[in-house]
Amino acid sequence: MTSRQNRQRDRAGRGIPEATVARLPVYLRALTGLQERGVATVSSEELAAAAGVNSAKLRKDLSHLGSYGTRGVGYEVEYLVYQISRELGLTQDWVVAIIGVGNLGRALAGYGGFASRGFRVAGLLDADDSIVGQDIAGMTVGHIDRLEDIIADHGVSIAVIATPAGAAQGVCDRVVAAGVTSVLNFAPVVLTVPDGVDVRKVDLSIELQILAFHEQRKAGGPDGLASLAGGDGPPGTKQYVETVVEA
Amino acid sequence: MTSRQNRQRDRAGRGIPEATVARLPVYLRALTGLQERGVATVSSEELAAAAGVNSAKLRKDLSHLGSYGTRGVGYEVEYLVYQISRELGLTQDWVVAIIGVGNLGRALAGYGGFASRGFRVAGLLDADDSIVGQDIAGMTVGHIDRLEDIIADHGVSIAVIATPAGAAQGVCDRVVAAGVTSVLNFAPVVLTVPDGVDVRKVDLSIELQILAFHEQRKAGGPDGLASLAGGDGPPGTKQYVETVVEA
DNA sequence: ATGTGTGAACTATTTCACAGCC
DNA sequence: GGCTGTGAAATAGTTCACACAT
Repeated sequence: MTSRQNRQRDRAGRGIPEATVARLPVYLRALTGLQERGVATVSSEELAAAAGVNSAKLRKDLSHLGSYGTRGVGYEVEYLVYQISRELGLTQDWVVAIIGVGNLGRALAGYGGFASRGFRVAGLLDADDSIVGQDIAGMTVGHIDRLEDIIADHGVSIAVIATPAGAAQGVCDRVVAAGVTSVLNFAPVVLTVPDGVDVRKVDLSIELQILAFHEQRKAGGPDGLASLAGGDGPPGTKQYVETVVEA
Repeated sequence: MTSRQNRQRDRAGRGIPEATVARLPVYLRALTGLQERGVATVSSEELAAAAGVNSAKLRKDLSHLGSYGTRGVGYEVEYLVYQISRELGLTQDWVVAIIGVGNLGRALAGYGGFASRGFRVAGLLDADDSIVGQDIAGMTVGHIDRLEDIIADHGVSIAVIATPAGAAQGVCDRVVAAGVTSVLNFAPVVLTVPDGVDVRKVDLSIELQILAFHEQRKAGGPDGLASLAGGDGPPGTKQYVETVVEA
């Protein structure tokens, strides 16, 4: 029953709605785009269009950070970039470790978006001896045995888990025991963590399934064939699907 | 003003809440896990624990599909797997094309979760001549010029965009023009699509920024240093951050 | 004039709590 | 006795519409 009281405190100022937090990075990206094109000022209408939301939502979101716009004018791009960055905690550096250096881990290691937003990769770790020692994106892959050392030595606060499904919970337990309190999980499993640790999940398979759901209700099947009549067809006639394993 | 009326129709039956749809794949994964371990029946409490939600939410979610449980007993695993699969449209095959075969595209091509859920990869396409012709995960990378042919010939209904940011909107326009109505976007840009096309976004950088936000409000900075006193510090004194590009 | 900031209305989602069926 | 299914209450999120600052 503890720690149900944090998150969402009083009114404007502290306690920014979760939905707003999830959009701030999008606004930030739109703003840096404008910044690069030399734009000094934007209206909520313009910025909202660039970020793919409506202007009322944008204004409401920004109002949670404070009054950083000018009525009748708009928002000063550079100032807003700074305010959002600060709110998101990007004015400080965050140290990241990537565990699991398969195809995905490699892709993550080479991802430019890390460094550009103040995320520093302190280590790439893997359990496979044929991968350990390889040079990836300018770093040498270390052995997973050194996990605790790396976390302690570099002050890692965010662990990115890109291992196979079966290894993820074990790795997660270790990083949490070593003091990490934020985990970004790419393995297709639900991780269990103690209170106070944040986990976010990125799951390709789930996204595809959500798309499939919506695709299904746009008239017809994948190719335009089948189910043209109104009904959904009674259950019990089709073969069961689902036979294969995870990872 | 059109097409504001679709999504969310009447009551139970058709019109499953979006939040529920997003969780069904998680339940499905938990259920297949149980199935592999030979479990025949689960209670909402057990399944909810495996899926990382609370049991009230699980029951409410499942109630949108129909009454597939037995009071006093629980849910029959195999039957529920089938019902959720059907609801998600996984009893039919979906044809996918992956555009952009860099590190990430390669990781996606090799991802086992595709085939195991009825998603068939019909093509890997790239614009880079040094990548075209390579064999990746048992497929030969084709040239992006053939995009329209591949989509038409194989009946692709879902496009996975894993190109650099700058190329994403152009590719998106082409796949949509070729008849694709679902897009999974890994490029860090907001894609603009016509009404009736679904886009879902997977964005590493955004996830990290959300974690950073929450990490920031757990006492102290990344390493426990800094910001120990109560205030947030007045703005205007710090240096602006944010200098680098996207990609 | 113009466009932000925000109460108020509306819609969606979660949680509670318990009637009803096995 | 145990567990589902679901109305009703509570909470979160979105959109409207306009007062007010520039």
